[in-house]
Amino acid sequence: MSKQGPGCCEPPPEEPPAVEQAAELALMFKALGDPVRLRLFSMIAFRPEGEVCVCELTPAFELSQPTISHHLKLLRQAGLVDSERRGTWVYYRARPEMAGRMAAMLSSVAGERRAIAV
Amino acid sequence: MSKQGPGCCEPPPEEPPAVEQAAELALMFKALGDPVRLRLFSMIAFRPEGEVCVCELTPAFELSQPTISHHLKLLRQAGLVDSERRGTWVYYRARPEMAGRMAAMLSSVAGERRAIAV
DNA sequence: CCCTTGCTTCGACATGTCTCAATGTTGGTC
DNA sequence: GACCAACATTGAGACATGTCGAAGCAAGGG
Repeated sequence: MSKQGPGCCEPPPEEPPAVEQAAELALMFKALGDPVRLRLFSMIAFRPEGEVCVCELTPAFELSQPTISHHLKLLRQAGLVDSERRGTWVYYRARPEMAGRMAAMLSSVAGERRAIAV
Repeated sequence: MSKQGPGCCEPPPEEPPAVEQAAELALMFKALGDPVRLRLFSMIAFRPEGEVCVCELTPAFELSQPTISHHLKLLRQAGLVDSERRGTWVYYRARPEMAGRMAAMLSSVAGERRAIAV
């Protein structure tokens, strides 16, 4: 595997570190790689109040409550949102720093190309 | 499922269209949600020449050549890269428009919050 | 025309993911 | 304490994904 014929291009440039960073970033992308989670994240992040009650998120989908809870947990583990319990209800809010890291990588692809190679 | 107790918050605001858009965007995020594909995309997108030969990508991973080909296919299907055959070799290049769409959504979360709710 | 090289496609298997019903846990109310 | 509502966790089943070896297809060279 990964054997290179002699007459090909040249020894691969290969970025040496990067690999760990890619794994971490990929986790965040994967978290947004599901339509339900992307909508959840959107509903949380773009709320003017800055936070949303789970009791408001759950009925917005045709899915069971445990399923929504599961998706919120994945968003939390990816570092994209935070949760806080206040009395009976649990509120979720976005963590802009994380979205910022993804945006930085994508922006440098969309605009000028350079830097921030993952 | 998705039954709401009477004493809760209020009927969900719910964005009515959005759902289809979310599915499409989620496909792109999912494509970058694998460490191998994220590194592949990075190696393609940040190459000054603007394109990379597959023969240069494959030996950069400890994976079989069919596996790399499979991941490249997924990146292609997500609309993130394009491929072109020239003679014996196949070259891949990034499609910045697509990265731009994702970046726009994330940037508005990271910076000011508004607009582009998916 | 055959053979080699670069890459894609196919078939198969192990692992992961999404979803649900059932059960737990936490906090407020009577 | 007993009860109820809001979320989380568990366990299980159906489906998707990552990976490989083997086979197929295209281009170039003898």
